[in-house]
Amino acid sequence: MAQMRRYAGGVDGNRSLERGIEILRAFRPGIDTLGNGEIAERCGLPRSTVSRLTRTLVNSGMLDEIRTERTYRLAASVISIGHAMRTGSPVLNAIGPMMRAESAKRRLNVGLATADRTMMVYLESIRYSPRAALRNVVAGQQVPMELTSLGRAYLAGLAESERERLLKLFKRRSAAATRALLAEVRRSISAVERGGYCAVSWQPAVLAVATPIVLDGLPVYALNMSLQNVDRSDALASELGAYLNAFAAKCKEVLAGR
Amino acid sequence: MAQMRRYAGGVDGNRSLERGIEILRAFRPGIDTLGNGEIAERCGLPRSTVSRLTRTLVNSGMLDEIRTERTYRLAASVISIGHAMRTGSPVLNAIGPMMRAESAKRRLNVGLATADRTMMVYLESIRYSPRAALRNVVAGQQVPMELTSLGRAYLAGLAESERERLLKLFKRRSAAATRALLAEVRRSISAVERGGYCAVSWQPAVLAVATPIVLDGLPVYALNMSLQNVDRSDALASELGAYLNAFAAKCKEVLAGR
DNA sequence: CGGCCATTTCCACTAAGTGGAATTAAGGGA
DNA sequence: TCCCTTAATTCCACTTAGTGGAAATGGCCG
Repeated sequence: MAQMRRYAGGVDGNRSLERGIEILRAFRPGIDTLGNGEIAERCGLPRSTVSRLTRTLVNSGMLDEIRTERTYRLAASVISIGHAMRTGSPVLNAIGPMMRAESAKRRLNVGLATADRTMMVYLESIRYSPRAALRNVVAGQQVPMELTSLGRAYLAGLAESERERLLKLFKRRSAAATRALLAEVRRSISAVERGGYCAVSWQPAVLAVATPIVLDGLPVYALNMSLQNVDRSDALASELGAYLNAFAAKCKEVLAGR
Repeated sequence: MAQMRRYAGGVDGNRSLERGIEILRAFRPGIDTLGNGEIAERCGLPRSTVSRLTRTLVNSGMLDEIRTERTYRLAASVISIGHAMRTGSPVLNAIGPMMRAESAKRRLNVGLATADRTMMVYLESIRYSPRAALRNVVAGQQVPMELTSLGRAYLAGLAESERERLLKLFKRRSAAATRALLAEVRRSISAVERGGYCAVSWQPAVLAVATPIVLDGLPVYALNMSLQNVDRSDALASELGAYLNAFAAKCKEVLAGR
């Protein structure tokens, strides 16, 4: 009869699986543990349904149950899947070592990211520090797409239709300053189209430049370079941009022979 | 009628979600891309079912579809969930910095892991290298439980019943050398019970010692230290063991005040 | 350009999953 | 210690969402 198509507005696909994934997604930095009640509320699901789905996720090893608190936490399995993802990423494999070398050579931060819905996710972020012990590599961290050079470069690398879809989402998200923000985003996008990169100071005293990497059959990526403890200056931005353009060209060359 | 309990042998839980997770798990290091056919085979599922579930996973952002190859790859979302896991781990948060300091101080590798089914998963693995540039931190990597100091220390920290359940699984897994291997595992476990740690040279020229960390309400963890390019010697093992015991004691102290 | 494999769509069937209501279990005073 | 409040879990009738074999579609290679 209803051959599994469109449950409550969705089209095709498996509702339970979708819900289960949504539950996993409800855990994020700052939200370390969740109980069934809170999950039900955040995901907009009936409590009995959540109870069953979390049980399944525990049995599948994706969640750890904290019996004493009647609460759940992401289990170690999720990082082993994450590791598999990084291991299997042809882009990261190809240019990861180059990024590390470039970070050391230029003494700046180098990052590679792609999108997870409306956020950018670092596949690798090499934080340069003169104290080698503080050198820091993070993967999986998220930053907002519309506010960062990474995100705007990503948008610039996207096909028109997909880009407009995302821009609409931002409009809905940040009630304030929408007009000005969107204009800024579009300015960054055309900067990429003209000069290959865009520069943004999302965080105070940090200057970042980014450029998209578009490869056939793969998601769009964005590559960035950044410097801490500097004042924004156009001269510095264009110096960084030149470095980035040169490095990105090298990367694309390597990636082309894949 | 059948109120969702026991589908094909399982008890309670959501079949579609379980299957979806199993599909994600089918991707691991060395298996970068999978098509629906191969997934169906590996997971023992009908092809049409797989087709629908992979579609759902793509829509949920867990898989990327490579249209040109009619194949799938883990998407960036999985590392953002993995990052959330690490961020939310109270154990890693508490002792991660201590591990880094200890690695630098003692000039050896320090790792923290827990179990994912029959494998151990590193939450953090700090590879000491005299060349600071080569210092390497990996998370999510898996090593077999029964063959490593990490895994055996984990087993030693487990409750009797759970431990025996796992030992039976190993028996089924490795047809050869089962007898001798299991005896060795049991010897490692009693070593932990007597001296606090066990020593294993899983890989040639690498000596590793490990100890369990058992905390109320949390999974069992294992902490290890290792040295590359050394010959196995009992003297060296007991020196390492002493370092490890001292460090683990410090960690437990910190963890107790949680 | 036509045959061949693999993947997706179709569709009748029904068991798997749903969610409101009842029940049970867990803290929190007194 | 026992009762009371609050939240999680189990129950259960309902029915839709999911299933999987079969048909159709679509890439690909000779």
